[in-house]
Amino acid sequence: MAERSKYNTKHSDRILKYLEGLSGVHITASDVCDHFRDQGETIGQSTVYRQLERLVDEGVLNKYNIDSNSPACFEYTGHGSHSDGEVCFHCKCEKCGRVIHLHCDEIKELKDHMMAEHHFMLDPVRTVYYGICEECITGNT
Amino acid sequence: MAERSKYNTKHSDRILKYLEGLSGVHITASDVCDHFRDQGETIGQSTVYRQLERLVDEGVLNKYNIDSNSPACFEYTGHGSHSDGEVCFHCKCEKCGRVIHLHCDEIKELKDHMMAEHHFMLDPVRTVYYGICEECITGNT
DNA sequence: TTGCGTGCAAAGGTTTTGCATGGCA
DNA sequence: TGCCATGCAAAACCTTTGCACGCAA
Repeated sequence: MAERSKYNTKHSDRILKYLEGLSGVHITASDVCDHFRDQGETIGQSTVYRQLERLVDEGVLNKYNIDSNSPACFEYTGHGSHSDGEVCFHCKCEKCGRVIHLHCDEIKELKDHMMAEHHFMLDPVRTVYYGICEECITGNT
Repeated sequence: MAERSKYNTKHSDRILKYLEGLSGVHITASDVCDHFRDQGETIGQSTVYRQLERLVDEGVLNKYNIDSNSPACFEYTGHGSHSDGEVCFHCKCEKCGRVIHLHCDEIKELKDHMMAEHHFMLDPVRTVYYGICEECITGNT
């Protein structure tokens, strides 16, 4: 997790502010572009991609990939996201494609187990959990 | 999980045979193309993609996405892969990019918990677990 | 004979990159 | 002033799609 970057520009501030206000919501790079374009304040897509990447490196943003064919998702977490407290994670339904946000402490046990037995420091927030959602199990849409 | 498809062609057999011999190894669509091209038996990439998709639907193949920018990975599992027995799953190191194969029964408990508490039928095989691998934690490369 | 499988080429979409310009420190 | 950030356009990349032809049943 890198330090804060060298330069603070107008755009980097704008993007960060925008994302802070979207805590718990996941958006894509093009969502960010669209948002600023709608505001009449166009930001180049390369800039958006570069800023998002930077924020991910800084640990402010969580990045995860739902599908290889859908764009990467970003979510603001702030710097305190890697505590052992309650975390929000993402379940992707393989059937309907829905992405579900869950709060669950149970995951901590898996994390501890992975660390103790497999020496792997699981990052539950970054991980996307695949499976079948309730609606698709019961047959309701 | 769909039934065996209607037609068995030479290519579909070849691809399946090839994948059977790679149990436990993960490969990409272009790996498959390359393999057959090296054998002097070129198979169109569309065919490879379509066959792989079919095998995933049939439950013979497991598909998972490491990164949004790297190609999708496939792994032969056979039809018996969805039992509650020991499963093989994948951990991706966020630092060095390594993908680690793990065998772990502990994951079953998370699966049970997700089902009981969150009504989500977790598919541990499809899921890619993000984190930091042992070598990167200790600083060895 | 019917209709699925195949191959080629082209399109689609996301993300990265090269390069000249602009802005922060 | 020096270096980083930006924007545009183009490239790279993986994957899907359209269409005509071939092949399995």
